[in-house]
Amino acid sequence: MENKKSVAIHWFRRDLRLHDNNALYHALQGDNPVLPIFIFDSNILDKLENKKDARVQFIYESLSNIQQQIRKFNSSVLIKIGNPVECWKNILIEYDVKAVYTNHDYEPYALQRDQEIESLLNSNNIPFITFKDQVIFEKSEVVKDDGKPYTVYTPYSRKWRSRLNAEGIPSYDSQLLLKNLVPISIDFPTLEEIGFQKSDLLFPSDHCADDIIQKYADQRDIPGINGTSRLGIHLRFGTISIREMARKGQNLSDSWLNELCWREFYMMILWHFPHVTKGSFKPQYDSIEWRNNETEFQAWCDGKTGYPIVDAGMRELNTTGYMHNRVRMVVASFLTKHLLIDWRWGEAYFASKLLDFDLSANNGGWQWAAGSGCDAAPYFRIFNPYEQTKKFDSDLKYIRKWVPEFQDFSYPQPIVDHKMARERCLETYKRGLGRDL
DNA sequence: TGAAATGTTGGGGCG
DNA sequence: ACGCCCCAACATTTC
Repeated sequence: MENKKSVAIHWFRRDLRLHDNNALYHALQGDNPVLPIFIFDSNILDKLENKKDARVQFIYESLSNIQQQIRKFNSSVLIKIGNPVECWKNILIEYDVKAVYTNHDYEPYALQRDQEIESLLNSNNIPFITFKDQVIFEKSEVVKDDGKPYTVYTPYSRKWRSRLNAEGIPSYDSQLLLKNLVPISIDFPTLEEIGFQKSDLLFPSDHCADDIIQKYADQRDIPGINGTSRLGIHLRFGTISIREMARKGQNLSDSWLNELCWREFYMMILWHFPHVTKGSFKPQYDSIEWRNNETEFQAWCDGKTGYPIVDAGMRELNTTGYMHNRVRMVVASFLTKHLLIDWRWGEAYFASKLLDFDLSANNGGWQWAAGSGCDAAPYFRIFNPYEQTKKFDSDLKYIRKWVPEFQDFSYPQPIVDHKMARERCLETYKRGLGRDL
């Protein structure tokens, strides 16, 4: 027993960086040398059909990058593969674990997992010490004066901003303390040993030029312009710090800061109203009779609806794992309202394809488009794909890029007539919601 | 973080 | 000069 190394553990999850990392900072300040670990969770990975899933590759490369950096301190990341509880039991056999530090993870599955791990550790008299790191304000920090959660964005954002201005943004200089990592040499697995292979997709940079953020308000809605930060995937996996991003927003662009606020709004909603993962936030929207035509769904997935702006978006998604935000709204409105296909189908398709996929934001966005969400678009707000094109892609730059054949004879006729689909949608929603016709 | 239908206004053509 | 009509252009309402 005495040959076991005594360590504190930092458990990496959605915080795959060494700088400005709250839990890591506190772990490194403790009395024990710190062993960083990561678990490739078979409960999650076994559900991925695509063994070239780029998100697994992204996690792998981020960890690999961390491993390279901490080799300079003669340390290593311990990588485990399997069921988290089983992995932790093994870790407790291999090491004399004095404490476990980790950053809060808020999704329903993560909560349940962390409860199990916490009770396992506590039954071994090991403290499980957790920190806020992936958000500026957590689910219960920005609530109404009566303590209840907001369900409307605007008042939420007002309070979020006022707290931000009042309290400022802390930083945690974990990078400076890396000498307190445990000296240890552990083999780092290959991606293949984890059961995956490299994808063909490219990852966006973890750096966004200030220039883009400064022009964000004017250019963010134009998909033909490179006007968004594309930092979603980095916020998803914590390869950048939300605190550094919020500071950037304060300095450079209010409208960009607003998007960070939306992110936390939907995370807050998912926490307080977890039923949104199963059904509508507003229950009456569960009564809408979706058409759910599988052929039309497939045409939507494949970018073959005959609506150039819709097809361009879906092809961008299928090709790159990314879709411009304005176009996400257009394709979501089209699927739910023009085709009357259950928003959960679209949500699941986005979940399978988006590199920056985040459960709360994706669910919130889809429910917004379907009209079923909190603070949703009214049910009668139906995007006209042609009007959206006129407003946001008037020079057709985006459409030409992704649907080069759209002015040829080979480009298909619209899958549905806009006017008919609009009227059909209004009738179907009214019927489902029990309104007078 | 809409769009379409409907209503209103005012200029210009024309008898 | 005047009334009438047409119809943009804009505003308001409705979905």
